[in-house]
Amino acid sequence: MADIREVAKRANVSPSTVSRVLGGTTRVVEEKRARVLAAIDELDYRPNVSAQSLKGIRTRTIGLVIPNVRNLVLPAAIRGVEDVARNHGYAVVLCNTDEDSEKEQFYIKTLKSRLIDGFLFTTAKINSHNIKDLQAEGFPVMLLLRELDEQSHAVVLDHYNGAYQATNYLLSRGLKKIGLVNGSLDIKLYDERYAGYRSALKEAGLKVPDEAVVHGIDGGIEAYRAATRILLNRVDIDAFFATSDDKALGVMRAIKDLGLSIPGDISVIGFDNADIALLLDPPLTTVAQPLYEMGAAACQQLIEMIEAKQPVTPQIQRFPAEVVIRNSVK
Amino acid sequence: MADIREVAKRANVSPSTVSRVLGGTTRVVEEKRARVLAAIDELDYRPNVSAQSLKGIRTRTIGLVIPNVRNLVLPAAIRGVEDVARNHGYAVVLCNTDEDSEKEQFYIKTLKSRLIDGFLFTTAKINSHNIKDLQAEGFPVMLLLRELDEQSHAVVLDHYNGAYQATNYLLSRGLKKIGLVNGSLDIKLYDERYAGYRSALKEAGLKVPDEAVVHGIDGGIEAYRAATRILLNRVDIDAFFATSDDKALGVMRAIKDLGLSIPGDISVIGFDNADIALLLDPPLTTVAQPLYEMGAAACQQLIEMIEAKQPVTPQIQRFPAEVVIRNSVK
DNA sequence: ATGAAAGCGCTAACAT
DNA sequence: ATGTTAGCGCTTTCAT
Repeated sequence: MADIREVAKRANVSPSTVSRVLGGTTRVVEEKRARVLAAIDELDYRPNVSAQSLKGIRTRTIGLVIPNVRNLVLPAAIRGVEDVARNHGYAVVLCNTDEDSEKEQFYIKTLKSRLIDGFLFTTAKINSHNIKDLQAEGFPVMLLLRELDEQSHAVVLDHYNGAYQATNYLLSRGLKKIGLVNGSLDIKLYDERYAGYRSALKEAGLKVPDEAVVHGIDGGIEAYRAATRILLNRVDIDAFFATSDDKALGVMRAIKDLGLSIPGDISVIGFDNADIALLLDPPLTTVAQPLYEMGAAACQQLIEMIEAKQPVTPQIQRFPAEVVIRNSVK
Repeated sequence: MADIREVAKRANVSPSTVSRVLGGTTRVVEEKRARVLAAIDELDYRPNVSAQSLKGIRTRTIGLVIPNVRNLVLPAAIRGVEDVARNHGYAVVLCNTDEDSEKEQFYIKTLKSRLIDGFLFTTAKINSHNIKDLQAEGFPVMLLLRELDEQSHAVVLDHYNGAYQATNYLLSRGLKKIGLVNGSLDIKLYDERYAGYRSALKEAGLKVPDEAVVHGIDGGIEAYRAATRILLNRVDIDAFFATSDDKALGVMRAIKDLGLSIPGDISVIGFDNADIALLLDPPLTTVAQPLYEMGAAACQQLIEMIEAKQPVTPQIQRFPAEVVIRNSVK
């Protein structure tokens, strides 16, 4: 590809003038400006990002660190990130870490040597060390779908309220004996969802049916086993609140395998509103996370941080959850 | 981060020696070599990729151009790409184009100015122009899940045989009246799947039930409508072959909505073996594409092309399809 | 085998 | 307002 000197020669100006036209910082006389633009166009010139970055210019590249693309909810969020990145001329490097600290470290290293402008983390487990280091070195860092502390920028859902709404919706349908299939309480968002569930129950004057509450469930298969066990123990239940759609999937399978019907015998409500929720049988009533929008918002803020002259004060954007009513609740 | 001169100073050698140790091309006396390595370690030094690329060195970055991450099958393939990329020290830039030529062009431009080492395309529609241009400029280009022509490297499935196997499996279960819900025949893979279906039928001495064959279907909703129409027309059918899992999803919903059972009344076989296929009700019998492995193979070959001294002769790797038997076929 | 020096393509400080 | 020049961090001749 043509370099800046060829453009300069063609436009009959100096390379610096070409650079100035591109940067838009200094004024260039209109006539020359036009000649430069024409030359750029004719030669299909694009500045070499490596050379620019060597001068301390942004690379317009961000690193998106996630546990695994192969997941029910992340693709929607990724797409949100990607779309706003593209609209700002940024590229995104995708990094799957499987929540593995070593892979995460590998990526941070490679990305740093690639002079990435900023990082976006969507890991569920708290590995604050890497993130804190990055922040200390002055890298813009955003957290998406998770939060760390008040010192870190994040875009998250109001999990408490989401779970509160879900439970209340079940209650409003006359369902009072609500089992809970929840993730690990060590993960903040599951702890919050648990709290929302308890609050709603408490307000309704109901107590938590401990025999039908299980935590630490990861994925559909574990959820299947947990729900089966509860059902086999003849615990009296008329609904399950699964705190993620993949757990809901397992719970639904368990109910059906026992010859019970949804929502006839037992209602199910999920959490996430993954793309597949409406494809299930019956279509799953669930708490929607605006995943695409949250990804977009996180990327937007990251880019603002990157382009800001001085450090932006940390801010946690909390998105509202919303119950999406379909057919899995009576 | 520390630069090469700091490392040199600490190891008491010249920057060139440090560079030589890193490059591994020239011999460096063992003692100095050890000192350099120690200094690199102590300072946590990583060479600046921008500076290297300015010298014509690989950036170890590849561009992965896909229609949309938010898709049933792509995440598995992406993961395959990513894993082998990481194992070779490469990073991957993810680009969603929605099959939109303009977005594709945007990405090609930005990626080129970022001095990417090579491209991986997973677009379904044939936009050969961009790809041909890239090849002409000498960029290594791989095609994944699609193919262009004999001049292009590609990793694809043996679609013909996959459809042939699917149809034969149905036949082996005593199902003779097999409807087909297919994608656009303009897309090569759907044309091939159609051919496999016809061959199996022909060999069995059966003719294609034209009233139960529909092409040009894109996505679950269109499949739902098509299957509903066929069923409502009282076409005598005992199975549907849906040529993608998302189409199978729509077909299943249509069958159930009409009060029919799967596989009791009508059997369904899909294509892809998307991650969700086993979560459906009933779990979907389908033709597996080894998506992860294909992604991995494509990335592997792309990296080989990048690191080869001279151009590699084009090669099309065709992966075998396999019927995964679950419960949606009688 | 190793160091000195040039230069990859660009931007910004400096000079005019 | 624009051109000249130095230098970002690195690799690679070239010289020793």
